[in-house]
Amino acid sequence: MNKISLSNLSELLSQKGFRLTKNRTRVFEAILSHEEALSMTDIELILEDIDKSTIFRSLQLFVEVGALHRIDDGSGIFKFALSSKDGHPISTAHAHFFCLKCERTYCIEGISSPLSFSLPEGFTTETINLVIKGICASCRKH
Amino acid sequence: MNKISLSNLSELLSQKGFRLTKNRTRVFEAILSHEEALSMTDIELILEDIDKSTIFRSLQLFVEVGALHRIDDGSGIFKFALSSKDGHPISTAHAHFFCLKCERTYCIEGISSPLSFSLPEGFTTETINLVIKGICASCRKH
DNA sequence: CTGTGTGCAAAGGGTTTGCAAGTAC
DNA sequence: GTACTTGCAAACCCTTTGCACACAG
Repeated sequence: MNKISLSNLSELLSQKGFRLTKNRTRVFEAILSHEEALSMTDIELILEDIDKSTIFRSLQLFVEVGALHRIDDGSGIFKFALSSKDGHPISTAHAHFFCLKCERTYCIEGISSPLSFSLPEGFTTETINLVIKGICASCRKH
Repeated sequence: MNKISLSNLSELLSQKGFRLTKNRTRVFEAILSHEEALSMTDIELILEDIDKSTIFRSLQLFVEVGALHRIDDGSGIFKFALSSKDGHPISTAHAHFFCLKCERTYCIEGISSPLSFSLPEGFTTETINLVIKGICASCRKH
């Protein structure tokens, strides 16, 4: 998988006239350094000296320029994770795994069979959100 | 599809010592009479004289006894729809369709191929939440 | 009476915005 | 100077709870 890097981010931002400030770098690095997707609150706890509105606006901006994607895992809390450099084809969902115990959310790469489903007449698909809920490896051990 | 009816609900409630009151009947009928899933706010607007806490507790109760299911469509607002009388096997997701334009959510019945995906070592699946986002037939026309 | 049901008001928790001051170019 | 950034505070929105009163068995 080809994930977005810090220099990719810098490029994406400057293309639209935005700067990669120190705060933004730290927000992005927080996400880079975690295997699981992070919520705004997670990042607030990691970067205690950065205001939540700044974190909020950074994340929003990163999603806008395509560096991150916002995950809705059904916990009621949005989480953020790196985008891949190549878009996902519509027929294969980009899935997420939500651990019911630790409530961490992970991106799942390989959906082995493309989804097929039949929508009612006249309905068209744009994106697919697939969340698998269960217990992660680390929680299973304890 | 075999959907829960009002008399099913009555039975499910009385089995656990709860009553099918007038308020609860009206809440349930609101859901029965709509093709799309309804949010708490939707129901508040339909039943203006019933307090939102009553609606909240009714819905909660209906989910508890298995008459409704709570849908997380990624809009950040939970919606409620009838359960089917027969449970869904874990391998075929119960999918929902979310219209990006009118923001209505519909239950989708037939996922024609069972989902298969490979989780990282040690991860186990309990439930699957599949949301297909796009434009519904009615919005497409306008 | 005893447990269930309801309305009112308010708290909670996460997300978002207004505004004024700060900073880079 | 002009546009982008940031922190603070507060608003927002949906969900949830506490409490006192109403009601049914």
